Amino acid sequence: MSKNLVIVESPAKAKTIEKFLGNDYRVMSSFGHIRDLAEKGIGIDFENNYQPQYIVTSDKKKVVSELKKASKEAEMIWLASDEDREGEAIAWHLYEELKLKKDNTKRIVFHEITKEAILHAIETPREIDIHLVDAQQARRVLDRIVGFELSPVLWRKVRPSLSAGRVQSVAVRLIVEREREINQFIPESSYKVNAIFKSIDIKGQPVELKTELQQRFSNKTEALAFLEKCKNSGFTIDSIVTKPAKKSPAPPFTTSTLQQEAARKLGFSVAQTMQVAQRLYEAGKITYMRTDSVNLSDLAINTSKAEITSMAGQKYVHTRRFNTKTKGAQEAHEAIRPSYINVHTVEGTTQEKKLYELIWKRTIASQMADAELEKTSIYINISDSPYQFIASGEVIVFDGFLKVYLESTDDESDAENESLLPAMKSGEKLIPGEIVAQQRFTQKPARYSEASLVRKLEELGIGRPSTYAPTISTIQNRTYVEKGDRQADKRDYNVLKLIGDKITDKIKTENTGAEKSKLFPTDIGIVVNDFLTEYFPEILSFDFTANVEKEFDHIADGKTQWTKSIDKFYKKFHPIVEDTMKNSERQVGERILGVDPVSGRQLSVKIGKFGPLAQIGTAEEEEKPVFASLRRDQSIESITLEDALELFKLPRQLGELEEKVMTVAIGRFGPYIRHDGSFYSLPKTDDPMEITAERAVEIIEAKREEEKNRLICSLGENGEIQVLNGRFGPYFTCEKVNYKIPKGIDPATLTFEKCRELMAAQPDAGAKKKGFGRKTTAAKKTTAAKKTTKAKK
DNA sequence: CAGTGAGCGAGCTTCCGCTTGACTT
Repeated sequence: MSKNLVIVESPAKAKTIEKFLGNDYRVMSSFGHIRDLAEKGIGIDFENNYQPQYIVTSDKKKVVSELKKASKEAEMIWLASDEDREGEAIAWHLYEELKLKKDNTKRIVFHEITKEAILHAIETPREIDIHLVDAQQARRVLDRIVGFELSPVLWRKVRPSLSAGRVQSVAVRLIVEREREINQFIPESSYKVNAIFKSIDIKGQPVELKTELQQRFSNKTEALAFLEKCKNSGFTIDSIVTKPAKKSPAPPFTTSTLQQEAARKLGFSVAQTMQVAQRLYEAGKITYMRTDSVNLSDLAINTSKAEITSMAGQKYVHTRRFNTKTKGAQEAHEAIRPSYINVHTVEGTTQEKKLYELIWKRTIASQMADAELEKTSIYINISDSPYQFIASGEVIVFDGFLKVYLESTDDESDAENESLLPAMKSGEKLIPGEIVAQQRFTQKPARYSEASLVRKLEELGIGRPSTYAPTISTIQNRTYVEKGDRQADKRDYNVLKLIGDKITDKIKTENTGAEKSKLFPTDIGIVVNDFLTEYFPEILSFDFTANVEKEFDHIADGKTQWTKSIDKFYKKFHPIVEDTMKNSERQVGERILGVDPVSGRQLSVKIGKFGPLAQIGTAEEEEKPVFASLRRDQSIESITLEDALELFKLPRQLGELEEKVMTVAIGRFGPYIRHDGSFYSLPKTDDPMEITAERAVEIIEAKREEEKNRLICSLGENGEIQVLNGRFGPYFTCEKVNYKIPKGIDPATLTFEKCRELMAAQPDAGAKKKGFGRKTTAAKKTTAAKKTTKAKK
C-alpha cells in the first residue's frame, strides 16, 4: 500500500508519472470530470441562488468508488489535474466527492510531464483556488442555461430535437454567412498581361524571361490598346534589383494547427486526426494532443538542438520560445511534440506513421535556423509606355528549417514557381516572343473546411481543444451543415495574344469554383440561424464568448461573485426566451418564388414535415396545394422559379403494362418506377424525365427475373425459413430476421435443423440498426439496457 | 427501404468541457 495517492486526469499521464515518482506514490486517473450538472431538467436551482445540482456521471461511478477507496488508504492525497479552469474544478469536485480532508490533501500543478517538473510540483503544493473553480461553475451554468433554454424554443418553433448553444450556434452562423457571401458574390474581371522575352545569356545560350506587367487593365479595350502599342515598342532592361529575404519556421503544433496541417498535408478529417493522435499519445509517442500552447519544455528544446546538430550541423540550430497569441488560451500543457525527439519514425498504421512524422518535422523545424533567400526582380521598360514588365525570381541561399518542413496554406492557387532568373545586365535590349493579355476573375470566398472552421473558431476564442472535433460533428448530426463537394462551373474567358505584329482574339473555357469536402449549410441550418440571430443577437454575436470570458476572468480574480454574474445574465436572457416562445411565428423559411404559369397560382418553397418542398397554391385556397420535394442539391435559399417548376413534372405516367399504369417519380432513394404496388429503382444511367415506356418494361422485367432467382429453397413445414440470394451473397431469413451463412457451407444443402443451429449461434442477429454510428446518449442507453436484460437471463 | 406535406396531441429531444472505452458492420 502506498503512502501517497496522486490523481491526474488521464490514464496515460498517470502511467508516465508513476515511473518518475517511485514506490511511495500510487498514481490514479479521474478520466476527466467526475461530476456534472444533473441530466434531467436544467440541473440548476433558480430558487436558491443558482445552486448547481451536481451528480456523479453514470460512466464515472466506478472510477469514483475506486478513488474513494484508494484515498482512504492513503496518508496524503495530491490533486494533480491541469492548471486551468477546468482542471481546478476537477480537483475541487474530487475534493468534495471523495470527502477529502484539508490537512492531508494538496493541490499540485505542472505544465510538462518531465521528472524535474513533477518533483518541483511536489515541493511547491498549494490549496485549491476556489475563485478559479467559481469561474468554471459560472462557465458551466451559463452554457447549460443557454443550451437548455434555447433548444426548447427551437423544438417549438422549428423542429423537435434541434439544439442551440454558445459554441455550435456561432459555428453554424459562420457557415451560413459564408454561403451568403458566395451567393451574393459578383466576379469582376480584369486583364493580366504576361510577356516572354528572348535573349542570349553570358555564355551565349538562348534564354527565356517570363514576366508580368505591373499593371492590370480593367477591360478589353484597354488591353487591346496596350497590345497595339507593343507592336512598335522597344523593350529594355531598366534595372535589376536583388534583395535578401528570410522565412521563419512556424511554432510547434497546437490541437488546432495540427488539425489544419493534417487536413492540408494528409487529407485527414478533424476527427480522424484526433483519433490517430490519441493512439500515439496512449502509446507514449507524443505529448498530450489537446492543447492550446505552443510552448516546448527545456528538455524538448535541448534534445531538439542536439538532434539538429547531429543531423545537419550547428549552423542549422536556432532555438526559439514561441508565445501563444490565441484568445482565451489556458496553456495547461506543452505544445504537441514527440515524447522523444531522437525518435524520427514510429511503428504502427500508415496514418500513425504519417501523423507522427508531421509532428516530428514541425517540432524540429521550430528550433531550426531561418531560411535565407535572395529575391531578384528585373524591371523592363517599354518605349512610349509608363508601365513596366517585371520578372521575379527567388533563390534559396541557405535552406535552414526548409530542409525539414514547410507549412502549407489553404489557397494553393496559382503559386507560380519562382525560380532562378538568367544572368542579365541593365540596358540590355529584349525581343518579345509573345505578349498575352488574359482575362482573369476575382475569386469567390472559399467555403469552410472542417479544419478552417476550427481555425476561425479558435481565432474568435470560441470552443476549446477538446471540443473542436465534437462541435464539428454536432452541427453535422443536427443537420445544420453538410460536408460535400461542389462541381466546377465552366466559365469563358478572353485571351488576346500578340506574336510578331499579329494579335489573335480567342475565347477559352476554364473550370472554376470546384471544392472538395467543404461545409455547406442546409435549409434547416439557415432557418435556425436566421431565427436565432433575429431573436438572440447577443448570444449569436461573434464576441459573445470573448465577453463572457472577461466576466469569468473577473470571477477568477475574486473581483466578482459568480452567482451575481449569472444573475445579471439570466435576468436579461430569460425574459427574451419567454417572449420569443409566446410571440414569434413558427419558422418554415418560406420564400415565394412567383406564379405557376399553368395554373396562375402562387409558387413557394418552405420546410415541410419531411424536408424542403415546393408548393403550388396556398392552404387557404379552396383547391388543395400541389407539393413536390426539393432535390438534395437544391436549397430554399437559392432555388429559382424555373427549377422549382421543373419539380412538378414528376410523377409522370409512362403508359400501361398488364393493364396497370406505370409511373416514374423521384423518392427518398432516388428515381423509381411504380407499377402495381411495386417499386423499381432506376439505374443511374436512366433519366426519369426522358425514360420511355419500353425501357420501363425492361427494368421491371429484369427485376422480376432477379426476384425469381432470389429464392434458393424454403425449409420447414410452412416454409418459415427461406434461403435467399441477396446483394451480399446467400443468407436465410426466419420471422423477418436475417442470418448469415458461414463460409464453406453450400446454401443449397442447408436443412431446417442446420438453420436452427446457425440461428442459435447468432443470437444478436436483427438486434441492430437504430444508432447509426452516432454517439448519442440514446445509443448509450440502449446498449446499457441490452446488457442488463442479458444479465437478468 | 418507397411518397407523404393533415390530424388526435403521449412523451421525448437539448448545452460545453474534461477524459477514455466498448461496441458491431
